[in-house]
Amino acid sequence: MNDFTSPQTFPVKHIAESTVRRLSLYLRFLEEFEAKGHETISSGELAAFGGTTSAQVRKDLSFFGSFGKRGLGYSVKDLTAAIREILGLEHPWSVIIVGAGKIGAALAQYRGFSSRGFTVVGVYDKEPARVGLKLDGLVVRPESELERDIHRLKPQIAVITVPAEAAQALVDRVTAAGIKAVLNFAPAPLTVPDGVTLRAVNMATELEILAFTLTNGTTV
Amino acid sequence: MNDFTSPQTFPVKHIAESTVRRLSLYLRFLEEFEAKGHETISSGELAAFGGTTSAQVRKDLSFFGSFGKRGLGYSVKDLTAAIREILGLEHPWSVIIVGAGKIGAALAQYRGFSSRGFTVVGVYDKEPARVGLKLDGLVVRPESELERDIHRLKPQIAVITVPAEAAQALVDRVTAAGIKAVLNFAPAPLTVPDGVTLRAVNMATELEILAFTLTNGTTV
DNA sequence: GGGGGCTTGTGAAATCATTCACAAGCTACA
DNA sequence: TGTAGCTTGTGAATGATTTCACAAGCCCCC
Ligand SMILES: NC(=O)c1ccc[n+]([C@@H]2O[C@H](COP(=O)([O-])OP(=O)(O)OC[C@H]3O[C@@H](n4cnc5c(N)ncnc54)[C@H](O)[C@@H]3O)[C@@H](O)[C@H]2O)c1
Ligand SMILES: NC(=O)c1ccc[n+]([C@@H]2O[C@H](COP(=O)([O-])OP(=O)(O)OC[C@H]3O[C@@H](n4cnc5c(N)ncnc54)[C@H](O)[C@@H]3O)[C@@H](O)[C@H]2O)c1
Repeated sequence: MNDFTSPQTFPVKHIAESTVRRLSLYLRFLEEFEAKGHETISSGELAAFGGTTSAQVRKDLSFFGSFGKRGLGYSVKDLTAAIREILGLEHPWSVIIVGAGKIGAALAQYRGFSSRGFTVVGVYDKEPARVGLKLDGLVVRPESELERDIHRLKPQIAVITVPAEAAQALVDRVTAAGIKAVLNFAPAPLTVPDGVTLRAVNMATELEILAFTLTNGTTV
Repeated sequence: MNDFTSPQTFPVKHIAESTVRRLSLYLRFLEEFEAKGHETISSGELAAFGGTTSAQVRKDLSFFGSFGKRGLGYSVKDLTAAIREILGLEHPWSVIIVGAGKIGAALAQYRGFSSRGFTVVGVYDKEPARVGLKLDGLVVRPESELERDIHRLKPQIAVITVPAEAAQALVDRVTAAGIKAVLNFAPAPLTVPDGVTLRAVNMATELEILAFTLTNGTTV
């Protein structure tokens, strides 16, 4: 049993993406629980929200230490703090959004990001008609300023919301300028340099998985 | 080796979601390949695009039959058709979007859906200010018409883009009216009746996985 | 202070997914 | 017709993730 009393990095071997995704979910439920004034929560209750099992919850947490009290459960407050720290949310992250079109604009104004510690520090577009547009306090900037702004503001994360054809060129530019993580919404397979993390959100694929399930009866 | 010469349903035991997700990706690459005029493609080429391995590609396909020619590879045209059929994309699907806010409006106008056989047949909102708005040919309708429209137009899929607090009530309504699959964008855990498929897209989670990776160095 | 009732943390077992490795089959060409 | 050079399809092996099952620990109450 580990003794995690001081702020620190967690011992990481290799954590499955599925585990990290569930931790993010648990965090959301814990915040709801905290808002409702509950003091403690058991792995079973947490599991019920997330559609998983209590063993899964305990195993997920066990990779990072030991956060509960036997017989009692977890302190909502402490577990919230622990998961925030595990996920790296104790300090805010700066995000730029490349492409101020329909989806880029929606994301730039999305309060679900800022409320979780992701601050959008810049939105970029190449169309003169879009540059200067106000999005919830942010002003769309010309794409030509990308490099300069990245050097100045040092954002860690870039969200790519340009048409598929333009995506790779822009990823090359932002990673060359120092971006370390990319969230891609364009339906194009992208490559990034070593040391940069890339994730893709593909909404057409989500619909296609639904279509598969509807067609084949079985749960995928 | 199976003989898939006639349109039919595929023999399904239980297919992993990861397999279905990759099939959707392969389909995208195949379409690009077809556009470029290539006639055949090998599992290795397909794998290179998708960041996977040739064995994975062949295994994925093997769950559904045998679509290639040894020594040669796959006919781009035939494999495209086969995967479209596996995914259930041979006939179009009708989709409604519930919540004509920022993200709902973006999705309603997204051409990446219609180009893949998903037709948005209705967009709904409860705000009088939004009802009547034109989104790319579609007119936003009052949420009170939901049930009537579902009975009339028989859409199979509902996309939920309302605030988290409103999501469960609307899912209950659309599933009661006959919707069989739900794609949820609201950050709320939803429940659906038996026989209805539910998927969730959670963008904050995607950013949090990036934050975890940035914080913990290792690849998740 | 001891026992009952819960709940955690965690190895071991079971299940699920990916990778390996190779026989079988196709084309081309002599 | 036979052989060389590829690539598929697929059981078997490996690796990863989830589930099981239970000892250890905590709280409460008698
Ligand atoms: N709209 C959606 O709901 C949706 C959903 C999923 C994925 N996507 C994907 O997201 C991307 C954007 O979609 P959208 O609907 O917002 O399209 P859009 O046309 O509204 O926006 C794209 C924006 O990118 C800008 N752009 C183009 N080249 C650029 C460059 N070199 N530098 C900076 N900006 C540039 C354009 O000027 C435009 O404003 C597309 O790849 C699309 O496939 C969109
Ligand atoms: N904007 C984003 O980029 C983004 C990203 C991810 C997830 N989300 C989620 O998607 C949902 C919508 O986000 P948004 O940014 O578009 O918000 P929004 O406020 O712009 O849109 C929500 C819309 O839903 C409508 N609505 C509310 N109650 C309704 C009801 N009962 N029936 C019909 N319509 C109703 C509202 O009138 C509004 O137009 C939220 O749950 C949000 O967390 C948004």
